[in-house]
Amino acid sequence: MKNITIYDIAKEAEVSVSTVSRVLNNTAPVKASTKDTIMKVIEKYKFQPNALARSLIKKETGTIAMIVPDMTNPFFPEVFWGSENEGREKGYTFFLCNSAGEYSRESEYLSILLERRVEGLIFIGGRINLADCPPELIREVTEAAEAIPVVLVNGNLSKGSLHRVYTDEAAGAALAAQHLIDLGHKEIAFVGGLDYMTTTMQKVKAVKKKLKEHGLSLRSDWVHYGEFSITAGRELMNRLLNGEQRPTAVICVNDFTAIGAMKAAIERGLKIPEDLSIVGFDDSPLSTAVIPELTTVTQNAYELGRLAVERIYQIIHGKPAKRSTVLQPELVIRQSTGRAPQKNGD
Amino acid sequence: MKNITIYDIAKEAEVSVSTVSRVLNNTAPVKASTKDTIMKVIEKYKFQPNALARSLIKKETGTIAMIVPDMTNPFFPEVFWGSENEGREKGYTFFLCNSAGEYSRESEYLSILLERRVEGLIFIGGRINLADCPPELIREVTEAAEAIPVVLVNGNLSKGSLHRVYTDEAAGAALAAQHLIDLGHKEIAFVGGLDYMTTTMQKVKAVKKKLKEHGLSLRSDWVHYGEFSITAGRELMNRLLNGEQRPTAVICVNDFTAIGAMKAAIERGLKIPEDLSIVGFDDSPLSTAVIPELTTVTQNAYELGRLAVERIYQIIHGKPAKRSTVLQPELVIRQSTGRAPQKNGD
DNA sequence: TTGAAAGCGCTAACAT
DNA sequence: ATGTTAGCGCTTTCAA
Repeated sequence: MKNITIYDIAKEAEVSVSTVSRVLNNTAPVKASTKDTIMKVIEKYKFQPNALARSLIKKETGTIAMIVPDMTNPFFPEVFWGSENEGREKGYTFFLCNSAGEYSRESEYLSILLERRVEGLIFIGGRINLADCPPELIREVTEAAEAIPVVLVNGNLSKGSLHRVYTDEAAGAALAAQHLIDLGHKEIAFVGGLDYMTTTMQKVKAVKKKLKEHGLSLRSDWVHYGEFSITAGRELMNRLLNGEQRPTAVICVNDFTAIGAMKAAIERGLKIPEDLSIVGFDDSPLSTAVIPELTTVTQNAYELGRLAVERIYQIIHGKPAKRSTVLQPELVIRQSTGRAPQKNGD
Repeated sequence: MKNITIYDIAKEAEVSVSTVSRVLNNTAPVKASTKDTIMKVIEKYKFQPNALARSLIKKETGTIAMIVPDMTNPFFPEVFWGSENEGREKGYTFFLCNSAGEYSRESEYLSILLERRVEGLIFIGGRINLADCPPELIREVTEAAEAIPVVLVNGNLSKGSLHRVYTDEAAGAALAAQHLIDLGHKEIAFVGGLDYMTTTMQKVKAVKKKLKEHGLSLRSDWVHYGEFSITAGRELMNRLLNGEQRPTAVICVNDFTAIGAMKAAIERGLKIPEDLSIVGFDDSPLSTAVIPELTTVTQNAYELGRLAVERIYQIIHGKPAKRSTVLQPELVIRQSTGRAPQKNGD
C-alpha cells in the first residue's frame, strides 16, 4: 500500500502540489473554493504530511531532547514534565534518553540526537556533575553545543562556557544546616551521595562552612558517602549509627537517602524527630508520603525543566539569553526535624 | 555557516557521494585506502549524517513514541524505562508525550507522532482505561493502528482488536482480597480510583467476587472512589473513617492512594496493621519507602514496557505476534497487613 | 490566485 | 571498487 503524498492529493483535487502545500501551511492566500476541495481530499485519505520531508527542507525538526541519568528518581520525571509542558505550546516534541548513569550511553545518545537534528538538548545528571570530568567527555558536549543550543540543568562543564539552569544547592544545604542549628543541634552528620559528584561536594562544603560560622564542625567520621538510593541511605545510616557516638541530626544528599536513613533510624528504635532530626533534599512527592513527613529543600524541578526550554527557545530565536540562571531553594519544614534532644549522660 | 553534507565530504575526499554513503553504512566493500581518506575527512569536519534525509528515503525513522498520562506517578517512568532499554539496543530513540490526562492532548500528540512517522506507538493510561470511551476517541487510535503498530499497555479499546500488554489487575485484586481473608478479615473496604475507569472497576469487581466466594460482601458505603493521588487517598480514607463503623482492612487502587490512606489512619491514631490492614497496588518504589512498608500487588511496570517494544518490533518485522499478553501479578506481603483485630465491643 | 521546477541531504539501483 | 543519477515528500522561489 503506497504512502499517500501531497502529489496524490494535488492530482485528485486537480491542483498543483504548491497549492496543496499552501493550504497545509496557509502560507499564501488560496481561493476558498479550491481550498475546500483540497481539504475534502485530504480528509478523504486522512492525509498526514510527512514531517521528515518538511524538516529536511525547512531545517527545523521541532524536536528537543533530554538526557537524564535515572527515571526512577522522581526528580527527573518532574524536570522533564516542566520541559515538555513548556515546549509543547511552542510546538516541540520531546525525545527522552536515559543514560542509566553510563557515560558511554550519554555519548551514544549525543551523536544520535545530533544526527536526528534535534533543535535543543537538555542535559541533566551524569558527567555534568562530575567534579573531575574527563576532557573527552567534556569535548563531546561542547561540540554538540556548537551545533545546537545545549542547556545543562543542575550541573556544569568546561568552566561555565555552556548555558546552565540550576538551583543553588550550596545555599540549600546552608539553609538546612542553619535550620538544625536554630533547633539547637550541634552534632550534625551528612549522609549519601558519591563524593566525586558536585551535587554531593557542594552540599558538604556548604554544611561545613555554615557549621564553622557557628563554631561547630562536621566530623569526618560523620560524613558517609555512597549512592543516591533509598537502600544506600539505609546502609549509610546504619554505618553512622554503628559509630561510637551518634549525631542528633542528619542532612541527606536527597530525599531518597533521607528516607533510607529514616528507616534505618526507626528500625533501631530511634524516634524522629525526638531522638534524631533528618533533612532531605529535592522536595519530591516522597517527602510527604512518609511518616513523619520529611523536612527538605525545594529544588523546583518543574521550573528547572521549564526554564531550560525557555532558554533553548531564546537561543534559537536569537534573543538575548543570559548564560546561567540560578534558582534559590527554600527549606520546607515538616515533621522530621525538631529541637535537639537534651544531653543527659549518653 | 553552511551545513556540511555528504557532498562536501565526497568532494574533499575526491570520491563520489555513493562511496561516502557506502563507508557510512558499510553497505558495500570499499577499498581500505579510500575508506581511510574518507574517514579522515569525516572526522575533520565532524560530519554527522542527516538522519532526516536518510529516514525519508529508507522509510524508517528509528523512533517509537509513548503517550502517558502522568509522569509524577512512578509507575509510568518505570514502564518507559523498560521500553527504552529494550528499544535502545534495537536502535530506537523514544519520544515521550505526557497527556496530563487530557484527551485533547492525546489526540494532538497522536497526529503529531504520525506526521513524524514514528515506527511504533505505546499508549498507556487516559482514554484506554475508560469504561465507556467515546467512539471518536477510539477511532483516532484504531486509525493510527492502521498506519503503524500500536500497543496498549494496561488498557483496552474497541474490543480487543488492538495489540495489548497488560497485567491481570482483577487477579491482583483477588490476590489482595484473599490475603486479607486469610488473615481473618471480614470487614473489607475499597478506596481510590475513578469509578469510570476500568483500572478501578476491574479491581472492585474482583474484590466483590472474591468476598462473595467466602460468604462476605463489599458494603457499598465502604467503596470510596476518587483520584489516584496521595491526597485523594487521604481524603477518601478520612471519609471512610468518618462512617459509623470502620473496616478492619482496606484495599487501595494504587500505592499512592494506599499511602494517603495510611497517613489518614495514622493521623487518627490507628495502628497499622494492628488496627487496620492496608494493601496497595503497583509495587512502586514508594511501597518500601513508607513505614510500615506497604503490602502491595506487583504490576511489573518495567516488563510491561519492555514487552510493548518487543511486540512492536515483531510487528514491524512481520514476525508472528499474539495480540495480547497478560502478566500475572503477585502479592508482595510487607508490613501494612496483619491479622484481623479481635472483636470485643467496638 | 495558481503552477512549474529546483532543491533539502541522503540512498540505491544501475553503470562502469 | 567506484561513479552517475533518479528519486524520498515536501517547501519555495519565480513566473504566469
